[in-house]
Amino acid sequence: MTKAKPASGLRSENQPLDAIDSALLRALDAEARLPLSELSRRVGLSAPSVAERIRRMETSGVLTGFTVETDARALGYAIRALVRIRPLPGKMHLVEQLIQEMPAIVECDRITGDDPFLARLVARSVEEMDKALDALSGHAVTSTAVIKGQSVKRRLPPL
Amino acid sequence: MTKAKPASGLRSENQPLDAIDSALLRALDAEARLPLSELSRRVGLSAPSVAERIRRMETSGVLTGFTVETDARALGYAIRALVRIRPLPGKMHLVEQLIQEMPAIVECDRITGDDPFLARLVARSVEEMDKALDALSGHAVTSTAVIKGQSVKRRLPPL
DNA sequence: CATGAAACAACACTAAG
DNA sequence: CTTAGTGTTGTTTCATG
Repeated sequence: MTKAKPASGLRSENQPLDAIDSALLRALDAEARLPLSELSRRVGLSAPSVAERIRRMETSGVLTGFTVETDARALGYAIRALVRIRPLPGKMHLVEQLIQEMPAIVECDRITGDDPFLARLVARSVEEMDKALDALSGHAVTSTAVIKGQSVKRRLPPL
Repeated sequence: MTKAKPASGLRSENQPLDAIDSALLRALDAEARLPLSELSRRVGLSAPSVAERIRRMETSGVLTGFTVETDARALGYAIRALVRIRPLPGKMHLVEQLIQEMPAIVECDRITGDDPFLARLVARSVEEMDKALDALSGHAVTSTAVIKGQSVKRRLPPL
């Protein structure tokens, strides 16, 4: 036996995450396609155990999916912007529908405050951006801030 | 010896993706751990071809990584918020450093406009959120909007 | 009850066409 | 880009502390 790690035995089932789950989550966050065999080496567990832990995190709703990160610029979208959207009176629902149908909007949160929506938008040019936002004219007031860069890349919250 | 392939054997990095690359990207966006064999079935190509296409998209910078999506709520973070941050005069760089060191901030863009930063923050409670933002007090003015929900889940731009 | 070990099936990779 | 051959990986079943 090379590994004498104690694994102090039991792990409560409903507990958010133990140290091993956290390590798995961080490893998968960095490289979601890591094979179970590699993951099992890193955390000192067998592959079936790792597979079961991942499945459990999916079932419990902690891990909601595996996805890819793409570079909008490399896809031809030179402009990324954050747009605050304030629907005109009575147009809240219509505006939300329009937002959902705008392919240029790649993400949108409903938030508290004067502007109910904050959307992330991509465009190949400023002209295309303006044209996309025209879909909302007459229904909402928008405030656009162009993204100049990223100070913090998307990362996991503390585990 | 084989003859060279047609002149277009190599895709330019500025050129849009072809239909197969787009399909692969969409499939991986939905389920990043899909086996190459399954991907190859879906797009009607052999597995090695699919592997090469994915590698090429990574090399060209279109596909920047494979990662997981987690649910902050399931991790115990009941509060998500968007925080606009305006550093006090002369404190721009200090504030950016502080932001990067705050674990509660899971993403932050540098943007045009009055508030140079827009950060996404998670917290287990409003008290914890306020405490996290205290790290910036004296160095920046912040405006916080709590996230009530998502109108558009993160999705790929048109391909 | 969670983990580990061995069996089998599925998969990824390389080479060659 | 495809097909074939080889090694690796994932998964299932079963036994154990």
